[in-house]
Parts: sequence; C-alpha cells; structure tokens
Amino acid sequence: MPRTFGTQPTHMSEIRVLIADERKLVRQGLIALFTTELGILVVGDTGDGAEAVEMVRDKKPDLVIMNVDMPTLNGVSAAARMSKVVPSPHFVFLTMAHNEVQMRELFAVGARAYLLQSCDFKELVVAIRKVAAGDYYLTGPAGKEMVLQYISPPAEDEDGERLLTRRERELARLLADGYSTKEAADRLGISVKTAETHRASVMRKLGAKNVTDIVKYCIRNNITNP
Amino acid sequence: MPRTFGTQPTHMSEIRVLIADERKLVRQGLIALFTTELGILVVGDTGDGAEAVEMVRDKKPDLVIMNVDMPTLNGVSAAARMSKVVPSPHFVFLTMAHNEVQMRELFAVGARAYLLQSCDFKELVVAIRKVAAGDYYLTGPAGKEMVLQYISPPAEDEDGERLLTRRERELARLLADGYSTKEAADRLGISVKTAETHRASVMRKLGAKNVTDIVKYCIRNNITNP
DNA sequence: CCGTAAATACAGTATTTACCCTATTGTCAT
DNA sequence: ATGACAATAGGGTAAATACTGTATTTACGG
Repeated sequence: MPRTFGTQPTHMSEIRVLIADERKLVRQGLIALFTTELGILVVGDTGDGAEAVEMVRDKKPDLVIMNVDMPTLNGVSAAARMSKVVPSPHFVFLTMAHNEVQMRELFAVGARAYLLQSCDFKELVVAIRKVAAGDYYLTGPAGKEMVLQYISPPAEDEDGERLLTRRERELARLLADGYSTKEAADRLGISVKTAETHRASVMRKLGAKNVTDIVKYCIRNNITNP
Repeated sequence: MPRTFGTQPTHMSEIRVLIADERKLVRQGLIALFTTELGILVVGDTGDGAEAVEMVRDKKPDLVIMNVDMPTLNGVSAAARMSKVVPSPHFVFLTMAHNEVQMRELFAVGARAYLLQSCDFKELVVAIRKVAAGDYYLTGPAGKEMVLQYISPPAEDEDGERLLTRRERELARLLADGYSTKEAADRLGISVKTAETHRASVMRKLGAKNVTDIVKYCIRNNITNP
C-alpha cells in the first residue's frame, strides 16, 4: 500500500489534512476546530477545485476533506484529478444531504469516507483517523457493510439517474444555478457549442423538454437548491 | 427602538447570538471561531427551524445567524416566526450563493445582514457588530446603498407573494411548469408579445435574471412543485 | 365624474439562443 | 485494433428574447 511508507519514521506522526470547501467561513470554522485536535494538522485550505488539485501536489496531504457541493469543480471530478497526483491522498467527503447516487459516484472515484455536514465534529475526527489508518468510514444511517458493496460494483444506472456523465452533470448544475448556456460554457472553459452539445445530451437523457425540467431535476436530486 | 433596552446595564455587554444552521459541523465551527472573539456570546445553536423559534423565546438572543438554505424550515418563514417573539432579534443571513430574489425576500421579512458563506469570518464579525449597533450590512458586491432600496419600498405585502399581479403570477406559474413563453401565451389566450411583457415585469419585480430564478421562486413559494 | 396610476395588451426590430446536424480526438475495455 | 463512449467544437436555421414604444382597460381617491 502506498500509504504505509513515506511519512512514518515515528508511526505517530500527524495526519496531514487539506480542506476543500467553497465556503471560507466553513473552512475557517473547521480549522478552528482542528487546532484543538492533536494529531491532525491542517496543511492547507481552498475554495477552488482547481487550486485544490495544485495544493495536493504541493502540500502532499494524507487526506483531503472535500465538500461535495462545490460548483466550480465538483467533488467527483476534483477527486479524480487528485488521484492522479503521485502520493495520492485519501478522500473524506462532506455532503449537505445524503444522496445514494452521489455516494456511489464518490466511492467509485476512491472516496474513503462519506459524512453529512450535519454530523458532529467528533464523528469527523473518528472518520479521519479511520481513513488515515487505511480504513473506510460511512456515516451512521448508511451501514458500514455497505461500503464494500459500493467500492466494488460501479453502480449501474437503472433509475435513470446516473446516466449523466461528469461534464453533463457539471453543466446541468450550472444551468440549474441560473447560468445561461453561454455563461456555463465560460465557467467550464469550453466553447458554447460544446456546452450546447452537453446540454442537448442532458435533455435527451433526462427527457427534459427545456431548462426548467433540468432545474427541477437538479432540485429533486439535491444537486442544487431552490 | 426596542433594541436599546433590556440588556444594557453597561452598554458594553456582550452581543448574544443564536446560530441556526442545519449542519452541526458548521455550527461547531462557528462556535469555535466565536470563542476567540470578545464581545460576542453564542447563547445557543440549533439545526432545526422550529427549535430555533423556541430558542429565541428562551434565550432571547440579540441576533440570529441563520443559514438561508434550511430544508426543515426555510429562512424566510423561520425569520417571520421569530419576529413575532416579544424581544424580537435581528437577523444575519448566510447564504450559499447570492440570489437577488432571495435577498429581497429576506430583507422584506426583516433581515439586517446578508452574507455569503464564502466570506471571511472577520466580515461576519463586522456584520454582527453593525447589526447589533442597529445598522445594516450587505455583502461586498451588493452595495450598501442597496439596503435602503430593499428594506423600504419593495415587498408590498406580508408574504411577498402578492407583489405580482394576477396575470403575472399566472404566467410565472406556467413558466415554472415548463411552458415556454409562447406556450404560456397560448394557454392564457394572449399574444406572445403580451406574455413577454408580463414575463419582463415578473423578472423585474422578483429581480430574476432568467427563467431559472422564476422557477426557484415558484418552488420556494409553493406555486409549483419540483 | 374625472384624473391618474396601474394593469393589461400588442408591435417592430435587433440580437441571442436553441436546436438540428456532423466531425474530430482521446480513453478504455475487449 | 477496434468499437463504444466521452469530450470537444463548428455550421446553419428557426425560435426565443431584449429593447423600445404605444393603446386600452381597470381601480380608486378626490
């Protein structure tokens, strides 16, 4: 296991943590909480997905605490990028609302822990220690035995929910957040034409007749808020 | 002003704050941050809107820091209920993403401050002190001069729902139901041009930038379902 | 009854977007 | 290598929307 070498002259070295959450207030709050927690060191924090990838390269954290609901770069794709960095970190995901589909995706891209933001800080610490020890952690209601079920099968889609690709979902989210196709294209750094293609795919796959349907789909699936 | 009596034998008494956010992790983080901030005392925290109302009654905070995106009881209606408590607190709202319409609604129900969760903790402290001093605070991009514009004239009626005329509301509903402007016009038996006028009025009144905002407004106000 | 404001209705024109195609590249598993 | 699929992008036409006006109807206080 790559995790068992590199930073363990004394096997009681601190767990190096990177915090990725678009809400600075939340990051600051977590940092404040971690200062009282021995054995866990926050080596960096960022509100931007792309920057998070950079910081993983520079700071080489043992694990990344990431908010799933990051509009600039969603958890799934951000995690996928970070996984490519040489000493790849583990991932602890925080989510607003439990979402079965989302959870499957996250474990598919290498998540080690999945926690609700409504959880207690103590629980987060427990999760971090477990993950740092090479273990998995799933929040209460979702049983631990579920983990194995999630990490192995890529979770095929029969609900008609996970048929969206990464890019399609990112676009759908931006559209639901009120951005026009053009604005969304700018945000994603792609051509308007490409964004239109993705949008068309989203609408075809969801059976959406217009943007309104996309908005409602995203609200129903906790991808965005009304 | 009701705020100037009750808890100020020494006018340097602490500002009593109640934190209402569904995410316990965030509440704990804020509490940790506030412990280092002199003059601000967190008298309670809750993740439930209804409980928040109770706590306002019991703890009599000077102000309530509330997350707008609470599913159990949304910010607008929660604030409306709390305002009815005898020494009614001021409100500092935290939001995930800036939303013009939402902001109007919040100031209509008595908001004193409106901040993004991506703001710095220092900014939150500034906002709190301003509000405690009887002032208003609006996050950076939204100019301060906007405040007066929002607090005095907007929101004619209590619910903020009847600021739309009959026709405008009918159209908004159809749009939120997924009909195009043209289809909605047909349904209402009016010209597309007229429908466009109504739609423009709706968007102006709600501060909606596009149809997406209208959809969300209708969902928030139970005019349609997601 | 009358004046005024608001609501409702509609038009023309310029610009933007949606929506239909096709097409290339890279990745990945068979 | 080959087929499947994701991601990228362009072209062209119809549709939607923005912007700027105007006219009729309704509501209401003086």
